Amino acid sequence: MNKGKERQIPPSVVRRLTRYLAILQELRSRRTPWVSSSELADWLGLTSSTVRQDLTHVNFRGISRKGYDVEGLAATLAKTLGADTTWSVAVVGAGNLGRALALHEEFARRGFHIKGVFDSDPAKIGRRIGSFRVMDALTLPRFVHEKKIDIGIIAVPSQAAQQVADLLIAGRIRGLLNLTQTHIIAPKKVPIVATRIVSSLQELAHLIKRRHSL
Amino acid sequence: MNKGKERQIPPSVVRRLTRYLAILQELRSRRTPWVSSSELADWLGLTSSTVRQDLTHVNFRGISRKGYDVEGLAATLAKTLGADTTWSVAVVGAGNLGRALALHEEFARRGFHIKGVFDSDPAKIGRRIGSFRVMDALTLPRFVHEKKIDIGIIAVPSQAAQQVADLLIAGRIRGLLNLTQTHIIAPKKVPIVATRIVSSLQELAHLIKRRHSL
DNA sequence: TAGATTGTTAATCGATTAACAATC
DNA sequence: TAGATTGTTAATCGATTAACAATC
Repeated sequence: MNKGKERQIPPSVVRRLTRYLAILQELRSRRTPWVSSSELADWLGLTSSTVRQDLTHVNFRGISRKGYDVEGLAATLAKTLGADTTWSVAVVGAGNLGRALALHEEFARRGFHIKGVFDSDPAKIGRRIGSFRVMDALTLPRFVHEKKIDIGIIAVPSQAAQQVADLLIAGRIRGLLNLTQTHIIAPKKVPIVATRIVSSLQELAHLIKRRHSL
Repeated sequence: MNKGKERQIPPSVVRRLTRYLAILQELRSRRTPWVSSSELADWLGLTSSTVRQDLTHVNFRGISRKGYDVEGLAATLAKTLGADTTWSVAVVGAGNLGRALALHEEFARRGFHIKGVFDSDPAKIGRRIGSFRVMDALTLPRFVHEKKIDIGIIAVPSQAAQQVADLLIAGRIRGLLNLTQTHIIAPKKVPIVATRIVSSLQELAHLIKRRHSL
């Protein structure tokens, strides 16, 4: 039943697989039939060795002298990443960021379907955001459970992050995307991925400073 | 003039330094005077070895039996990361995401001051977003140059990303934060940091799938 | 003083790159 | 066929962890 030995892909590799997939989807829409490891590498600022090494984690073989079949590799990567199925998502936080996420059509195009938007601020509960009506965060556990929500996106102020995570976890959420600065604690069963915009800006500020002091 | 040998901090370390700083600022506001490497490690899911190793890159010593002075370490980290100065920022893209960023007060609190919001869609140019009036993206080179903008945040649709980056670069931008899925090419002089929300969701989807197929 | 925690060196682990035979 | 590109093994590089003497 299990396809092979391609289990347990390291996080750094998974991250790059998402990048390959984005490019392959682009190439597919341009009807480019083949792509080589060195082309992929050049576009992403990697070495072709890294690309080929990465692709050993995935059940798809290239062809000498031609490279990889764009269509087939895209399909295989999508499957590996779970991008071939649809995921139900709850957005928590109806501030500017939550609003933007709820209205962002790209998520649905990529298979991440937002099913509800939540907040704990009474002033925000009941408001409309696109086709959504903001719901009380306290109803999250039931909502997540009943609607079989897979993923919770946390876009609340930092102080509320853990609280909101606990509500999602109580509803048996399967994974969390943490957009706050705070570190969230969850049972090992519940994977968390974090993207911190402020941290990224600080990282960038550091790089700029460094350039200048060379 | 140069403080010591603490040049060229690896990216993985820089990323963690931003996390330490966030915690230290929190502790400072709670008037906690000291913190140990193992406390920091526990909060972030690291080992105390990693924390101490990371802090060797920074010009600050702890004290045996007490740990690190919160106030002093926070100041040193802020300086290393450039979080002690203010940065001028241009947001490009006046869609939902750009709007959210422009209205997000936290950036200013962290020293990243948004000076203008841009778009190339005529329907968006001239609109108000908070206290901003959306400007034509074609005016970016002059604006960046004249207002001495340090950082450009790219929040446009993927197809427009490189174009917009080129305009920022033409104005001699010092660094870019890329919020699109696309890989942006820039001269080595211009550091780029990317945060891809869709990639993060895909990474999460993969982790969820993996848990379930154990 | 006794003991907790640092800074640092050495050991381990993992990820990236190089190299090249296999192959289309 | 000749030559470009793969898959894979080995070498290198870098990052994390372990260990422990120094020290407050």
